[in-house]
Amino acid sequence: MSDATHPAPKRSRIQQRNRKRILEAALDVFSQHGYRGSTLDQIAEAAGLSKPNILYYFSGKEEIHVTLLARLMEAWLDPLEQMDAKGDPLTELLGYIRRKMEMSRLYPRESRLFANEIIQGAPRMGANLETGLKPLFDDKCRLIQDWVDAGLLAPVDPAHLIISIWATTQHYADFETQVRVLIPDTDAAWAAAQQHVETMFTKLLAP
Amino acid sequence: MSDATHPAPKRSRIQQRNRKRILEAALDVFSQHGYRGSTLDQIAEAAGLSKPNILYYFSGKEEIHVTLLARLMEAWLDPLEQMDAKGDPLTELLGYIRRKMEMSRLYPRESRLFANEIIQGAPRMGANLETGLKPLFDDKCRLIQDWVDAGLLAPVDPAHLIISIWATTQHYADFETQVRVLIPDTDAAWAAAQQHVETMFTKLLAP
DNA sequence: TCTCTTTTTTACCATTTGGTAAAGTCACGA
DNA sequence: TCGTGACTTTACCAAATGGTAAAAAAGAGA
Repeated sequence: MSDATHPAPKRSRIQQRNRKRILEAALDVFSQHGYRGSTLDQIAEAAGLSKPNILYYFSGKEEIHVTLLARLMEAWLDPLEQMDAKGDPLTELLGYIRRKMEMSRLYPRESRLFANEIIQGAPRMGANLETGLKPLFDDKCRLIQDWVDAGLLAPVDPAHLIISIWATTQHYADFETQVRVLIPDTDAAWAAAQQHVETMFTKLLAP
Repeated sequence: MSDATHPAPKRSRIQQRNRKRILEAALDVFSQHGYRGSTLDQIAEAAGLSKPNILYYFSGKEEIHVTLLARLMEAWLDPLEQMDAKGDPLTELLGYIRRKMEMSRLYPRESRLFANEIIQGAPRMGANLETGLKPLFDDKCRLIQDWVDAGLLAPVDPAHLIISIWATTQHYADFETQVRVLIPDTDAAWAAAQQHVETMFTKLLAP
């Protein structure tokens, strides 16, 4: 567990600014080329800093990547955490779906960074999946199962439901290149996507 | 358009065998590490050949990758092509979904090779998307729209329907690492996945 | 067996790339 | 103004990597 943010929260203004620049540039580069396909030179140029200067702020390429993934994980789990046991089941689930669609539209780079890492076997965040994602996933599966048992949702496999929500929503960010070729990229298209996904899960889940 | 198979179909037995070995090894390596993350040395070792020997059969790393993608494209389009205008709409669509699920289970490496390429902006197959995928996609969208107009399917956006089929089915191959962490990998789990996806689209599409 | 072609190996090479050492330069409080 | 610590640059380096040249070995037909 090497969390780079907690142990040293005392950072000068310059450090804050430059670390931010570097992480922003690295997000651009890593999400587009994957870990191995990205070079420190690319990141340095995108950040407007020299390579050794980058290495003054981060101990190496890997630390930049790990820092990005760690931050991303929090943001990624948040929408699922918001799903409230006390709310109306269908409303809660559709709310979650809407938040995930929003994330795909607003943060496609983050989604692709994550996708790149997972597809390649999560070599730099394997443990994070077990400790960060799995407990929350199991928790929400139980919640959904309770809803189903109470007759508030149509019978559905909670685990595969969550996975299919991830699949459909993240696909628009991860496979953006393909989607763009097939569907003219208008605002209307995004609305149609959102509509389609919501309809799909509404029909699946309505008791 | 550099199709490596058509112009020189005359290959010795040794050439056939070794090219096959190389492509098989390269599929392993590329699908796991992405293009840039894979090295000729890795491929050579996996193929049981020396690096220069690999370069005797292929002109370079890129040609191996492009050859794999070109072959993959055909196999990838096939299940969609099979969707028959004369069949029963729901049957045809569920058949397509089943074939895609089969492909994710049987050919996860191919799925990840494709996913890696698309996520990173399809730098080595951009044109193929326009010329190979788009026409078929448009054709099948028209077919589905006809079915909807004839009242044989519930009203649905054909383009987003196809995309959500891809998303849900391919996710099991592409994000296998994540799925494995969250769901114990049993035969029952695969059956449950198949069941879930079919239920989802049945409910969406039933008129 | 001899010869010509195909295949494989050995020995390299140029470039890229992650990373370091050390000499500056800058900011700011005393 | 001066000194001290924070920040930046210049000049490198060793390893990895895609690729080549050319010699050696292995087949295959006469």
